Amino acid sequence: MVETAPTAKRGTARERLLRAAEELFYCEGINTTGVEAIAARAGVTKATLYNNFRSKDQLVAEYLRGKLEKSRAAAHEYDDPHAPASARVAALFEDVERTIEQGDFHGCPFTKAAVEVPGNADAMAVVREHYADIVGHLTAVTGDAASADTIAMIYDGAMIAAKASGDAAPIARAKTAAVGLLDPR
Amino acid sequence: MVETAPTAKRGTARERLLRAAEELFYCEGINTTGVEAIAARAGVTKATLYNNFRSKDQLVAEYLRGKLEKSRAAAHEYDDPHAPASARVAALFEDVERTIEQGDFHGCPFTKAAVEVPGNADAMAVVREHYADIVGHLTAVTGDAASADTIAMIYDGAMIAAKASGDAAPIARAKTAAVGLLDPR
DNA sequence: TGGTAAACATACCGGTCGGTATAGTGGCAG
DNA sequence: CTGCCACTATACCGACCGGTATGTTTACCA
Repeated sequence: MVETAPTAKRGTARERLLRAAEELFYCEGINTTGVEAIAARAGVTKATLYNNFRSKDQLVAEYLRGKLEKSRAAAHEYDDPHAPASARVAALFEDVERTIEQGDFHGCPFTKAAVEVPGNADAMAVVREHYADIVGHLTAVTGDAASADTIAMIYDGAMIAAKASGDAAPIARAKTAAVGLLDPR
Repeated sequence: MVETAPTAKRGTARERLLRAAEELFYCEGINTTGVEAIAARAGVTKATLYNNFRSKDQLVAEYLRGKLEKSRAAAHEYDDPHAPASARVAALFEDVERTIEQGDFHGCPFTKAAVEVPGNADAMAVVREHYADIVGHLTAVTGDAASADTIAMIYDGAMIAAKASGDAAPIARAKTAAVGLLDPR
């Protein structure tokens, strides 16, 4: 509908396409975003999009992989391996809180993809990879796989609640609950 | 695509449309199901659909309301107000486990709707109503609003994990974790 | 029996979808 | 200078989208 000003024209066509795809898929939804809109936002034609990606499905999978790498990079930044477990668990939630405060939170991209394109096998593989990431990280932090699994579920549930209510409060409550799970005593 | 055998022709056109909408919206997705397919499955024409519903958006909202009422009815069935809190919390998860065993689990319809049609205000209102239901029920059961909130998040997170992994195991783990939250001692 | 309302079948509307084809253009490397 | 390749622009494909308009048939009820 709205032509949406193209993002900065830096980088190769491929990079711009992936950046445009991320913005549109994440903010507007995957099924509701057409390839035409992505190409336009990248300042590129549809033909160029199909020169760089086999299909929309592949573009979706690569968008998700980019999100996965970004979340890994972010974890490296905010996680302090020398901090106590409670602080490290809290950091996971505080990262989401910061995102919400900045106003660019639109729910968990992996949960959304699992709902929107469950038939895209490549995309679903990335979704599972992300879940394994979170549980793995939390297992390393807490030293307890069962706690890690529970906290991961709280984490996902909190993001849904935050999205549905349009409020950051669920994240704060989830953080408290998750930290409370550690060393019940 | 596939013409899908029409469901039993019992009831009024409106009832059949809602039943068809539930099956298709829930199993195939909301945005990926066209009004034509719903009408066909109900054994009815598109004109009849629009005689009974103002728009697709309204049909979506009414489908969700139906799901809400069904989940309330189910809760009335499986919940025993005289049972101990742990059993009542467990019952919530065991209901999901039964659904998965029967093979007709496709994720939480409310979470899915929040992702697929966040712009449908009527639908989103039902989503929030459902969340309030769950938290309210759990608050009554546990006598503790904070625990109720945490368990609700575990509940939602577990359904995502179950959907993404195609496995009922996350629900069982979530049940254990939720029950473990009660009277930590 | 006659009237009414609902559901019928069909066709159409403008728009968008993912994807392809064709032809031309610019810059860079040999 | 030339050949090549990524890119451009544009137009098209068949399919489907949500929604509307038409006239006909069916069934029930006064």
